[in-house]
Amino acid sequence: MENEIRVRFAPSPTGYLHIGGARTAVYNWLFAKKHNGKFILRIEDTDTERSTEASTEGILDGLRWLGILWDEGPNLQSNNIEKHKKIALKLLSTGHAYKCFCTKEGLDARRELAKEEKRAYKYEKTCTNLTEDEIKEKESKGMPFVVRFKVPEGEGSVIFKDVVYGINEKKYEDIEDFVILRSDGSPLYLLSNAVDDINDRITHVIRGQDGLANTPRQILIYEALGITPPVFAHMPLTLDTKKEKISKRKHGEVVAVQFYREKGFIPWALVNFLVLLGWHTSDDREIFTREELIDAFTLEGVSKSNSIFNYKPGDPKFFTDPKALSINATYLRSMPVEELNVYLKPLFMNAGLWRDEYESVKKNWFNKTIDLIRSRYHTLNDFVNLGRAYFSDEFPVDEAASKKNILKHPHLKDIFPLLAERLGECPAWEISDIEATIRQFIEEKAENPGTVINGIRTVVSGQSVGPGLFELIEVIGKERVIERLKNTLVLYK
RNA sequence: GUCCCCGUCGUCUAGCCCGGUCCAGGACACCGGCCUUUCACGCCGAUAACACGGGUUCAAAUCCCGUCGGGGACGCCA
Repeated sequence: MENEIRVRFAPSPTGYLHIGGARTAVYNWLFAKKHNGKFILRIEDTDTERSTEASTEGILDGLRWLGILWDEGPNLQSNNIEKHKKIALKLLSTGHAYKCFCTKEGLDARRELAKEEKRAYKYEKTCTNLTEDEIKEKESKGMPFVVRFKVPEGEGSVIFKDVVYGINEKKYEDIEDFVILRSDGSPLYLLSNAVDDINDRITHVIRGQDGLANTPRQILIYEALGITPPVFAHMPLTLDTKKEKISKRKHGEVVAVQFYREKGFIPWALVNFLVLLGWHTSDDREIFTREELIDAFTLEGVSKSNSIFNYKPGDPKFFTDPKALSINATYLRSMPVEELNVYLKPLFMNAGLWRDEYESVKKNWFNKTIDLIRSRYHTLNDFVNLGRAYFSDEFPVDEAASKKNILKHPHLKDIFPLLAERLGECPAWEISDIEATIRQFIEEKAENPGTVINGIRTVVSGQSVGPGLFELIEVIGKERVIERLKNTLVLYK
């Protein structure tokens, strides 16, 4: 147990779970699984202004849907505030921190001035060397103060090795004495985060690259406390096609995990896509089962450069990154049908298409039908939208298909009812008999086979595209096919 | 402005550490073909990249320097 690997995902609940965060969670989770460690979920909710409970729920929901389950938590950071304060006070007593009476207004003004003069601003350390008496005096006057961490002075630097980015060195002189306790006594992120990591006995901090610059300061905290820092591994960021950080404000729903659930993604397909955004094996594999991924995953395979989420707003063909869609489609057409049905059932129920017999007497038919149509689909939703005609008598007829395959050939309305009758006499409802019957009919009527075949497809399925006609007819069923052919006339209006 | 990081096809990336096997490999997308009286799947093929400039070397995507480009961090946010 001493050497147990412990990692955490620590989002702040200020919005839904977005794909960048989800990817970080996935990397942590994979690392834990790979090393038989623990994956801890911590909600960093100390920013009461922006944190919401709905957001916390959304994050938990998103992770559950993805199948990224945590071993401990969710721990709310807000429950640990007293511990954070206690540590700050300890730092104060050991001389690693000091009280600073500088006002926020004064600081802001100086920062602003520095910015105008295009100078780097760094806290002047005005309060570093206040004497006991000076401090007492200010306190007795009721002057508010913050607690600042005292960065070591002199030539030294903080050096650490990031698993992804390698050796990092930051000179003490480039680090400002940062605030760890607000004037109201509440702790700040740099402190809280490090203290929680200590309390949770985190061994590996796997987080976004935006945390890289925080690391030296956090290491200073560890050192001041006499605790060995965890291993750090920073992940490259995911940017949009304009190379900007992805965010809900700019990109809307496409960057929300929830969006993919609504659009009919298989959760694992999304995980598979996400994990490839910044990580790769040396061989050519890109599709992984859960076990394969856990086995293949290493932090060393994470790349240093930021990756771009290839989403183009308004693209008529792809509503998200084409690769994500492609991976989803790959799963859709290659996973065992029974497994696929687990995802399909709730969708069918929602669409009013579900029948309990799909799991009993019509189970074989249902599986066969799903298998027949799935190679054409990209999302789970396609089954209930594009595939509606297979499961219901109420289905839309594609306008273009109707125009091209039906309206252009007015005589079809006369011959299809005859064909319906002929099919009714079909000895066995099997592909070979169906095909023979139809071909003979075409020959008798001296029809163009293409016209008839495409016409039937449109009448029977509402679409101009789909499986081979005879398979289609077999699967849709005798009764329905005859009914639809007889009603061809209704399409001419 | 200061500090740090990154830079291979449109996108995700392999290769870079340990120079030659790389006139740079795979995947997605795009284009063409085969299959198919539809569409998709499948199969085959095509287009497409080492940011730029110097240097080191017999030889550089790989090593060094510089330039440019992109990103991140610089809060009493997390």
